[in-house]
Amino acid sequence: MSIDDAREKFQAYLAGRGLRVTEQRLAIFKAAFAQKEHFTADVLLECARKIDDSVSRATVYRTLPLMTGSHILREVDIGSGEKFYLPAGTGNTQVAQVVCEDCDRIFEISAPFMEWYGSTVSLKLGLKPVSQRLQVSAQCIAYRSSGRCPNRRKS
Amino acid sequence: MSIDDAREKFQAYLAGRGLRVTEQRLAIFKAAFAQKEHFTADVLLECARKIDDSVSRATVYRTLPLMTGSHILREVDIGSGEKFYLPAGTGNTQVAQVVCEDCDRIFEISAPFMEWYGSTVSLKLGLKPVSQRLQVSAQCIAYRSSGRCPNRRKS
DNA sequence: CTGCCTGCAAACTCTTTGCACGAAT
DNA sequence: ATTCGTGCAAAGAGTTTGCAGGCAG
Repeated sequence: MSIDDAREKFQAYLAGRGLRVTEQRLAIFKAAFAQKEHFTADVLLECARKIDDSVSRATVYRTLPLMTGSHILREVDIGSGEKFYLPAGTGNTQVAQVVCEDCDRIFEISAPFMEWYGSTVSLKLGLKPVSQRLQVSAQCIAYRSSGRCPNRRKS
Repeated sequence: MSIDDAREKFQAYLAGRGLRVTEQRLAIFKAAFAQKEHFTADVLLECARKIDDSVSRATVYRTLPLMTGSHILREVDIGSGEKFYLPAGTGNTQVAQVVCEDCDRIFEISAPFMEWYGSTVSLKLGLKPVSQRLQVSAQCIAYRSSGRCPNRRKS
């Protein structure tokens, strides 16, 4: 999905519920699609402000659900306190996240088997699967050899 | 792993770092292993207080890392705000959690087929896999038919 | 007497919400 | 006018931490 497709999808989503395409929402949209990695709400705010410095934290948090709701963004929770977001590629719900234990950096890899895993497992319980996510915790090379990950963000 | 093994493991862990086996820690330990489902810090506190009413919230939060650190408890974050815990079975790092969308109840199923995938995927990135988790969001039968899950905890 | 352990309350982090003003239709 | 959108600041939820006193070795 190109950024233009995403934009169209987003605007259609907003229009469909009588919501407006404001400067702030647009700035947040652009900021989101300018990211090169998974990003947090905080990073998004910072980046959106470079485009339009009137953007507030509240608006970022109010816009994120609109973007995930229109399926142009995917939310990824690796259980580290803050949530991560990522532009949603072409229906790639079949993705595994490999997370470095030390730096919390997220690598995505396609996992075409996941859906089958999910259904198999859910059906055993008589539940209807809705979505599934495979998260692998791992240690990057640098962390394993030096005991410290070069991309470390925390503490 | 039996509860006695767990206790031994826990005490060894504490002893190994000059920490003491106090009444409170023991009460929290017992409370944890008396649970029948995944439990939260809050539930654990409540339950531990029935054993020793001097247990405080702070001590629960300080003891949880000791128990996960000694590998007698596993932490499960389903991205719902609060973390869940579960007595760790025999080294089952290959586990799938099926979470009901409505009531957040967690069902665990061993998923041995996941293992090869995690390794494959991590090696592609040069990372060493440590553990992996498949989380499936699903709807239970009651929720699907009545629109409301009988075990609903939230809102 | 040194150092671990505790409860209490305050602090913290990330996110959500109430409110009043401003803007679009 | 009416409805939507915004920033600000306060509120929330879950978790962590500083502190002073208590207890063990």
